[in-house]
Amino acid sequence: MVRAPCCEKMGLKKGPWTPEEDKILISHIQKYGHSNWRALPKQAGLLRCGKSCRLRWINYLRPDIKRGNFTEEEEETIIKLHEMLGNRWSAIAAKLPGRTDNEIKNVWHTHLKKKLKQKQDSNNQQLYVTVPKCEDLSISNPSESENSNIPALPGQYESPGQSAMSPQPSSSDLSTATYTSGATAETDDVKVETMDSSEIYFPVIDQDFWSEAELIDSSSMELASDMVAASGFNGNCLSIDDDMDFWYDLFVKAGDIEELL
DNA sequence: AAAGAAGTCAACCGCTAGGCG
DNA sequence: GCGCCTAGCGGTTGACTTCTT
Repeated sequence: MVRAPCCEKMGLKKGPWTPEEDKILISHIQKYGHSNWRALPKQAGLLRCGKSCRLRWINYLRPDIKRGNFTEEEEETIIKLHEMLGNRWSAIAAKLPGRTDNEIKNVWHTHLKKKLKQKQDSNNQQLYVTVPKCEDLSISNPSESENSNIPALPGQYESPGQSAMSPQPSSSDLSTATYTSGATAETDDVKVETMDSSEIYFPVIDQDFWSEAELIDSSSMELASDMVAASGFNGNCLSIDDDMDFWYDLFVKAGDIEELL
């Protein structure tokens, strides 16, 4: 059984408050205070239940209430306090003068939860780079291709702890990575997928990129070719472990990694 | 310009703790 | 100890606004 709401059974008004009702409530509380919320609406001549009056006063009409957007500092405080206290909104509100539990609760659910999630995602994210699928590429197997001096990119690598906004991988991160092949290099930009499904697109990596990058010496090219040939780039996941350092080196030599990322 | 989706926020609901007889 | 009443709290709703398609 659901208990009938107090306002309904008394035939009292519900819904948004009018400016007139606000005026009446404010002036009554200023004159007589609010020692008894249940009795207050009757005394003030309001067709509202005490609970509704209390909420309206506490959340909106109180003179010490601070209206307007939350500052960065306030948001940070809420996040920290929420970490410590959980959903104890009134306890959190007590630490933020002029802010109500209701307001903090709303801000939490509308802004801060998202903000925090993004922050966590960027901390915990695993990075995925999608790269050329061998069968779609003329460079798919460099050893057989006229573009054999163009190494394919590492397919997909995971890099725990790297931020989507600053995904420059460290050598140690890369050393434990795996990769797979993905989109078509000649038609698609290289895509980095973050855990929250947001995506960053790298420029198309084509022959020009590699030649302009002045990165290719014969030995690293040989290694790249070997790796690509060994992988077959058939779309399957491929673990190359320490060889990821090689790819990283290539990017670094290209000198464009900052811009790319 | 219109319709639908998503975001925002005031207000409500129901539960609980504490005071009192 | 028990039951009633009230204030306070956290979760949820829904009206309104803003954004996107």
